[in-house]
Amino acid sequence: MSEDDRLRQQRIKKRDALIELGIDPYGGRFADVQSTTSIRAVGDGLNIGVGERSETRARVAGRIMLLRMMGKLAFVTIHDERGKLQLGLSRQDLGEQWAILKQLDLGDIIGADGVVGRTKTGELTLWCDKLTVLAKSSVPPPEKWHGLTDVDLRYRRRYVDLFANPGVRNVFRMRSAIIQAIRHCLVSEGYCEVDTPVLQPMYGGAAARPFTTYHNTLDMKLFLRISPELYLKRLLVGGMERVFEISRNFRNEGISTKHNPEFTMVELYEAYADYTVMMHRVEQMVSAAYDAVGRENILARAATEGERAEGDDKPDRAALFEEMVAKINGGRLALVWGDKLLDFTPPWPRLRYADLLKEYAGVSMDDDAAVRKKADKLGIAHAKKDDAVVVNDVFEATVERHLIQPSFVMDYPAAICPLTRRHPDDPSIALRFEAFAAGMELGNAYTELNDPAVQAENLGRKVAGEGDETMAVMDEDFITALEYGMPPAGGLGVGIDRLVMLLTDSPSIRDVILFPLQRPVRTSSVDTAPAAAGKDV
RNA sequence: GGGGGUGUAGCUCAGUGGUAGAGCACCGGCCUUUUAAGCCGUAGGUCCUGGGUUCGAUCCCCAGCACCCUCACCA
Repeated sequence: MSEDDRLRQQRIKKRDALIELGIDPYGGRFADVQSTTSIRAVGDGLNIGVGERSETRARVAGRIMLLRMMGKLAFVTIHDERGKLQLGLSRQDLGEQWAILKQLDLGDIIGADGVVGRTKTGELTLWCDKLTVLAKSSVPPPEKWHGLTDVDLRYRRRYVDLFANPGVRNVFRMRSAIIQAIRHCLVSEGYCEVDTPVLQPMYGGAAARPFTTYHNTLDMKLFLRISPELYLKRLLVGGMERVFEISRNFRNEGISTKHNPEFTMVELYEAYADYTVMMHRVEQMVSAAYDAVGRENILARAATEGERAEGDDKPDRAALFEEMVAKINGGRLALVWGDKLLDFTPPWPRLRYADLLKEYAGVSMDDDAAVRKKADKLGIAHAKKDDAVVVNDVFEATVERHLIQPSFVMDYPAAICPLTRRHPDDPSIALRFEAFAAGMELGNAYTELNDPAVQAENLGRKVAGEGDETMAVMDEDFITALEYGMPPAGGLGVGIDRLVMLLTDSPSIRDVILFPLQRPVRTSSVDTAPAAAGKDV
């Protein structure tokens, strides 16, 4: 028997012992539970002396994280969603329930009733006279001090990660607050939240490889959406003037710290607006998201970082946090992400694509020969690519990493923007911007193209250098929609996951997605044996 | 796909070409005021997988798998 099984068996034995005692080890309804934090607040308000007990009764529930047995007395620390509380359990108070305590393990979920008091060392404690077993845990939890650190296991068993590493729960609480803030921000601007198809017979709205699937009854190939764009624009045609969707998108491409195959965007369209209005919307949403995370939260991060930094090898980060605190106190929307100090205070700088290319690549956007020469220097293969694609390759290679502070890059080469209206004075320029922060693309917006003839032409054109599968696909029904007349509009997409990364100081997109895609665990050694691999290949 | 790193007890990690280690967790003993409780004792291992070199491999070599970082890809 493996150690794993042995520990499991021991716990199951304890579970059976509970059943013998007439206790249901998996509990049931447990009404009127107070949170550990509220009991702590109540206790602090009672002015209980050290070593004394009050008359105030309370009921809590949570998972056992620490358990200290001392003969006829035990201290148990339980965690609930927001905090923790120490329970004091004595043989005298518990009477025959003392037998229950002996069958408890770290990781079990219990309920407790008792009176609020304080121990001799001053810790607020619930002195229990009644224990309720709510869920026996048959697997030992991770080590109590370090928690679960194996990155692979953290994602695979996120449920363990969440209860063993409370900071993780906080990240997802903030993610929820950020999404709520964005939703509230848009709704209060008169936007209507909608849901458009995830299963699409035709994909579009972005340059990406789709996932494919199949509907049996209709005998039909379907794609998981790479973007909701073309459906949301149909709604503009239908007279919905301000719409948004918090949209899960799926792209069958590489995985990195900034890319997950499924990710969440907020995408919005506003009739009679243009991309300059969308810049304002980005600033509004990000400001609201920053507020949702809260200055206190961001400052608290700096405080804990300060503790950790003592005697550490990262004095830079401590200094960075100091600078951040100063900015926040000065009313700025500042925060630290990794080794960078970011300032989200609007207005963000509006930078021109062509100017940036000139500044960082030293070439002019319309000087194709110079751009290709630069591409050679950078080692970018460009022979079979269209001019605009090469320009953008050079841009990405030279400019993007400099875009640390939140800013907008506007006026892209038109050829790589098939869904965007062109500049009235210069058809080679598209009225598009991307929002950047920390060298990462955060959002993308257009003054939307509403001319059906130009749109049809753009969708029909091949741009050399973009993969066949990622090319824009002709969508006849979308063109028909435009022919009915779509109001001029501004449209915008903002990557929620990346925004959450920045606002929670998370280095990887996987830290802000509860269940990031993982390769399945191989269960049989036969699967991994090279000898068995031959038959399928 | 390229480069780098990691994989050893349930968890967190040391370590060595010759019988495998610590802390925590677990089990047993003592303990009514602990704070990562303490003291004593026990138990727990396919050292990621496969192959090679070797008298002998957890360690060296080759291949594979998984994860992390980085580059590429990626609106």
